[in-house]
Amino acid sequence: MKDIANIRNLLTSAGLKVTHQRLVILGTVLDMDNHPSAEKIYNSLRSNHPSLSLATVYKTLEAFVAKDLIKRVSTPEGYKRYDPKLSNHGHIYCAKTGDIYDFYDEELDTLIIDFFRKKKINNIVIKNITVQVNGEKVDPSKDVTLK
Amino acid sequence: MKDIANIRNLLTSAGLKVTHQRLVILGTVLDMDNHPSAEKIYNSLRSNHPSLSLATVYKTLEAFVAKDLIKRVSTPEGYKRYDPKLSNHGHIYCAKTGDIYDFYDEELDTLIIDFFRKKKINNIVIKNITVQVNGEKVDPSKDVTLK
DNA sequence: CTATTTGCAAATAATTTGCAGCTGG
DNA sequence: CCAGCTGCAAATTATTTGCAAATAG
Repeated sequence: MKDIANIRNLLTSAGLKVTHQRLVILGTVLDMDNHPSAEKIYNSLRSNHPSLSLATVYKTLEAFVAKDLIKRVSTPEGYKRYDPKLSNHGHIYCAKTGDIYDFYDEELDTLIIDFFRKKKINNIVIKNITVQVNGEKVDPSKDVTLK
Repeated sequence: MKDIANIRNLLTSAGLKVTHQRLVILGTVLDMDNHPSAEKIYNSLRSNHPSLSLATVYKTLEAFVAKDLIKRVSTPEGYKRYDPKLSNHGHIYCAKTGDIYDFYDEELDTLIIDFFRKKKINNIVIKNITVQVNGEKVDPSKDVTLK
């Protein structure tokens, strides 16, 4: 699914010129499931693409966000991270390690959507609703698991 | 409720030395309901307290957060804002204006708490759970209202 | 061709820090 | 007193920007 033709297609459909850098960056982000920062993404591709610059990574990621190819999430500390998962989901954030875990539950999702449908919010166009769980891992070397 | 004796008491109970600066800063934040940035807080007190420095505002706010006297919330853009409301509540964020509105609904709160009680999360101590609604105001000069 | 995009280095903006002097308990 | 706080200026960090060269369509 994430072959180069597909990525190329994603870019084209978004109305972005298909450049070598964009293919590399989008391919990289889509393969990372740990909500990487721009720097992390840069580091994981620089060995194979030494000439690709950090500034381009920053610019390109924001371009992707603007075109809804990926999402941006900011940590409670205020750093930007990127998320290739477009479907609605919540985040569990560990202040100790900075790790972000996804969670999704259909039931909870429905509850919240229903809630905001009943309750009417005036004067705002909602783009998304996120549930963020903040805490600290007990064992920082292990992952957080649900259920 | 927010007289100086009370603020003094909040600081003492938190184990912080009662200084002139802390009284001023805490008093100011507790009076602001628009989730101000450190800079905003600094600006709203500098006319009356010209010698109080911005660095002290930054340090002091983080000290308050560490002692749970106030909360810190970061915008999707990654800026830090401070929130004097300690009770559990959600945020509606406008990307156009940067305004943050609070919302709270007992029912929704219960739903979410119940959900995470049923579902067990392993390896993390939850500090708080927030629902964040992101969107763009239709009329930026007007407020967002609920129901 | 030509409007975009890239890479580089320099600029910015928010926040933090080092440290000497001040101050509250 | 003296540990902890403050103010100042300088440092840091993430991110952005200006601009000339490269490139996609």
